[in-house]
Amino acid sequence: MPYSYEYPHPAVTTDIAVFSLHQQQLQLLLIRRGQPPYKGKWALPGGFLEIDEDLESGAKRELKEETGASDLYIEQLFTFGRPDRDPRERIISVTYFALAPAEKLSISAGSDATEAAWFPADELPELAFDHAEIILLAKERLAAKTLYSTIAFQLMPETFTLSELQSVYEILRSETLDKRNFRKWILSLNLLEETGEMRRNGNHRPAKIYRALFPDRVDMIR
Amino acid sequence: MPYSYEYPHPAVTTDIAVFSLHQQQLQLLLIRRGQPPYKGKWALPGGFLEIDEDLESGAKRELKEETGASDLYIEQLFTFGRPDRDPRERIISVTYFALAPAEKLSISAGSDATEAAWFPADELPELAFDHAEIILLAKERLAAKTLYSTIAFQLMPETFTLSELQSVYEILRSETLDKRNFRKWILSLNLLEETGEMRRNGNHRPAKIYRALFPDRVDMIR
DNA sequence: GCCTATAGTGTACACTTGACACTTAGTAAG
DNA sequence: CTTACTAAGTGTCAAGTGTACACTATAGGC
Repeated sequence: MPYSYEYPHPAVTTDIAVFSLHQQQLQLLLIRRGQPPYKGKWALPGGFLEIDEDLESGAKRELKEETGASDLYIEQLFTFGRPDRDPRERIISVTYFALAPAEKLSISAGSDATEAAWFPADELPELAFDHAEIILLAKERLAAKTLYSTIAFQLMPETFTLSELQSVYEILRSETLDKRNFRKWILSLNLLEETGEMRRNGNHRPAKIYRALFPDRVDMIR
Repeated sequence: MPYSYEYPHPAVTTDIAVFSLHQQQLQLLLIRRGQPPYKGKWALPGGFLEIDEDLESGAKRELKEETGASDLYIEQLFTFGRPDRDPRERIISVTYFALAPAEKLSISAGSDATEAAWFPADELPELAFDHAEIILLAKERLAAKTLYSTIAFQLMPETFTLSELQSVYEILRSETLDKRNFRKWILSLNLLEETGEMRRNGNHRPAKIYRALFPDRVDMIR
């Protein structure tokens, strides 16, 4: 026990809620815990912050170690710190919210022999710690930001058709949208450009392929 | 040094940005530091989290100890954790954002002989640590929430006139508003009720006094 | 060449937002 | 008591925005 302090210190962890779209459903990435407490239960990827590491770097490192995912859009969500939220010691968890395009779904099991898997966001298994609460907040944040920002672009591959983009909005907002109104609106934002390519995708008229002008940016709109 | 851990632990603090309206200006509450580091500099009220205390409780306790302020609207803002943000040791700061009606402005110097004072939010002195960055974020949050929530009510006393409320919106949004349009809009929200009282306040027609129907609630609007 | 499936396109109506000026009710001064 | 002053209170119209809605275009498969 070489690390000593005059006053008690809590431990600090980061936990990340990663969402993606897969099989026309919003999916959340979870890992199965290999150690107690809550051994065998599913939990958010995350872990202890290193002492000289920035919070966001820690979140990204844990995510990569446990799931292989990297280069995702990530933002801070909330900090959870109920004194009894972990049975081992006092733990403050700085939580993050991340989005992955379907193409980056190639998730590998982590080094500590944990199992990682995607679950439909509305059919989650029993969760460790207060992670159900964290996920609820993350889902609310995603739903809210869908309405007034371009965050949905973070779920898209590099190029896509307008129909594919509309489908993503429909899933996130759980409602069908009018095709003409959606196109009028999304094009009026001037955030897309045509690549000049077409997608031939079955026995019907091919679709123009678009690209986000600023793929790394999330703009506030409306 | 009685508190030992197998791995190094950061310290956790809470810091609070409290805003109020005073002399027709948005004001921020600061304390002058009595101890190094940054001795003599102004800083946000805040301090170390106790080991068995919830984050929000810690923020409220520090605020009360250092400034006497209590019973304010408070929400979590962001968690700051750059490894070098405090020269003493690694410190994670969970920051909060609070609003006080002018009537609760009676601020007393804290127990540890610190000095507390209100500063106009756009004329702040030199600040300790990364507190300038925290305050910038808090001001952005307040400006944004003014547009799509009823957070401005948290700056109002229990009863007020529509002209007083309009004046608060004008200060927060840094623009003048049309009197008829403002009244039409704010009354259409159905969040105010007339008290039946009138305010006689100079040599002119007296104003109806209103009260918020749900003074503790912040609703999303628009 | 005919069938089918998705891509792509314009207009009309309802509603919301924003601009704008005068009357009312009190106080104070002569 | 009359007048002057100040802030409170009130409605309409025009422009812009959002929403509903149906047909044509182009490819593949047979």
